[in-house]
Amino acid sequence: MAESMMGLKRTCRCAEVTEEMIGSTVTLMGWTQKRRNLGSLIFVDLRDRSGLMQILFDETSVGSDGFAKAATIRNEYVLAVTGVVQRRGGAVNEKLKTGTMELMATQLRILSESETPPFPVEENVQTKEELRLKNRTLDLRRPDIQRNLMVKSQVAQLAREFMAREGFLEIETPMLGKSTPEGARDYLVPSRIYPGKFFALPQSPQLYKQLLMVAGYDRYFQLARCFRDEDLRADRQPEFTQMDMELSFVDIDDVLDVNERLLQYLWKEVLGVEVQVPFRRMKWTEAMNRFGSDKPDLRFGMELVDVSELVKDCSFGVFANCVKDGGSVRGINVKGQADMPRKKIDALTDFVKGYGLKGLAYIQVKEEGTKCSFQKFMTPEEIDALVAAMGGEKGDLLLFGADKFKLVCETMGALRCDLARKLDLIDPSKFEFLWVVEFPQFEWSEEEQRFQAMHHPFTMPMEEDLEYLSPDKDLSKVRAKAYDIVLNGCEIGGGSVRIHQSDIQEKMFECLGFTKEQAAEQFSFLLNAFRYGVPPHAGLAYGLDRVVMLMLGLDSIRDVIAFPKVKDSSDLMTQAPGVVAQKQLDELGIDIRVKEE
RNA sequence: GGCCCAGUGGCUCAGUUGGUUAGAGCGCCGCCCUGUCACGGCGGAGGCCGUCGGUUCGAGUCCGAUCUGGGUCGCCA
Repeated sequence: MAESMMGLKRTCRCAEVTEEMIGSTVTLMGWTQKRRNLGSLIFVDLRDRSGLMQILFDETSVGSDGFAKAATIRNEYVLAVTGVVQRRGGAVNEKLKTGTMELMATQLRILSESETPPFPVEENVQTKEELRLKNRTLDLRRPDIQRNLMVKSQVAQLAREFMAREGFLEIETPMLGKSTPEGARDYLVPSRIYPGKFFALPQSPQLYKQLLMVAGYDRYFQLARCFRDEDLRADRQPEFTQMDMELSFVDIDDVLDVNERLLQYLWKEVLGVEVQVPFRRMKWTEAMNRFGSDKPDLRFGMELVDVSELVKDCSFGVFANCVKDGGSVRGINVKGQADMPRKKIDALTDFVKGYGLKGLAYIQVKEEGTKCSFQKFMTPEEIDALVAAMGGEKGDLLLFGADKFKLVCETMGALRCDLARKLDLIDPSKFEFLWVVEFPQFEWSEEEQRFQAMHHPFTMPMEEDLEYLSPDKDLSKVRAKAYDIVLNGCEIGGGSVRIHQSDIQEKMFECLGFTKEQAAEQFSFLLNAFRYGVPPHAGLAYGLDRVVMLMLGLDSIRDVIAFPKVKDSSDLMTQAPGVVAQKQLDELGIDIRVKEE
């Protein structure tokens, strides 16, 4: 039966008991991790978020009633135990912070009983995630998840402190805003007052923070909840948190500088790791060319090699025609893997096909000679030249893709990362920070058949490219004053210098195919504000969840979010989203049309 | 929307070319045990093999569909 804690007060957490407290009386409260009943002695490991403390129940100390009660304790029972801290009579447990001590109980209260949990509450459980998420409160008791959320809290705390010291103001922006069709799909919130009209939850506080700059708040910072109604990934949730900032009267270097110091500070305080600043910077084109990614993982080599020039006139049609059609042929050198079995190479071929590449050509530089998947189409001299261009030595496996520039780069870049993981080429203790800069301003959308803003429509183009900012010029030549912060092949944040001159902003809308009316309709609040004096400004936003995930070396963003959504954006624990009462729909003027099969 | 992986006692898994009564470890329940900490000893309970359909004399195993979860491509200004 559950007992009251009346009259008892917890004196400290379980693992906060120290050797200085030996001999003194303390009261601990927590969950039963484990009981070991030896007949006349009962041991209980009591757990709270600080860790474990062994409790000893002995009839002479806790009394016969107390001892009988202790015998009924099961896993996850919530206990209040008063007793005397003492040195352990038996062996020391090296694995516990409190392993030299135990609490000799004088009083026990069972504050709450527990059913047998559906899975063990312990670190590194192998339990299926589905079960964990359905019983998330139990899952959240596990020490590793507790550590993750405590680190996240610490990061938030340190970031606030750092930003305040740097003169940033923390200002909230609305959750209920206006839907903008560009970018990710919005989560919509129906308006009761205006049936048929909708608010949108923010994808980011982008426009509001720019307005704050116009309003003179100089340096803004916010831990902002953001929402995007798009499909999930291991590192992507529909609901996430940004560490968001914006600064006035600055250019790129000012933003990068304060952020390098922020990250350096976080890594030092949280992990004790010294991060060297300034970080490397790499232009977008270089990143794409060398690594096939706008977020290259610099913890290993295996860079892409452009062999287009070399093969443009060769007799292998796949390569030659690809180059003739304006495409690119790129290879990677997988050191020491010449003997990779055919089956594995076929699996790599399937991998690249998933990205839309038609196939994967290979050369195995073996001891006994070179074996090549396109041997009969090329002369031995041509093959030798290709091996030389790839820096191929005996024992190497050379893999080639041929297609349009973007596709072949991205695919070979993905293959590079996949191979590095499989071949264990990555040092997990490394933190490789990188700024990727000089992104293209525009990106061609096949779906829409028009140029779209790669970052967003308020990103300032590089001054030297302004001459191309016109619908009748080559928009692909315009580079943006945009930057991403990349860590270990993962984009943890991004930002840009914003347009603060209305003539450039107008040009920008024009290039994106907006009419003056469309631009005014969607962004009038911004454009109006811009009529009354705009400071040059720039900013950046991190995905806080991703930052913490990478700090802790985790593979899943769900492990740093207390109540995450699953793949189809639903919540296994609450069963959200759910149906609502007809009355609620009526108030909102909403009819549901059920999709026919 | 496409592709790939997984689903067998509470948990994690094994289950051979399709062949009697589906196994193990942990957990759970009962009894015993004064120094355990992966406590130990003895005994016990617990399974619609995700679901539906098909092939077959016979299906956990083969085929099809479907559900659930994971990864990924598209998507994510």
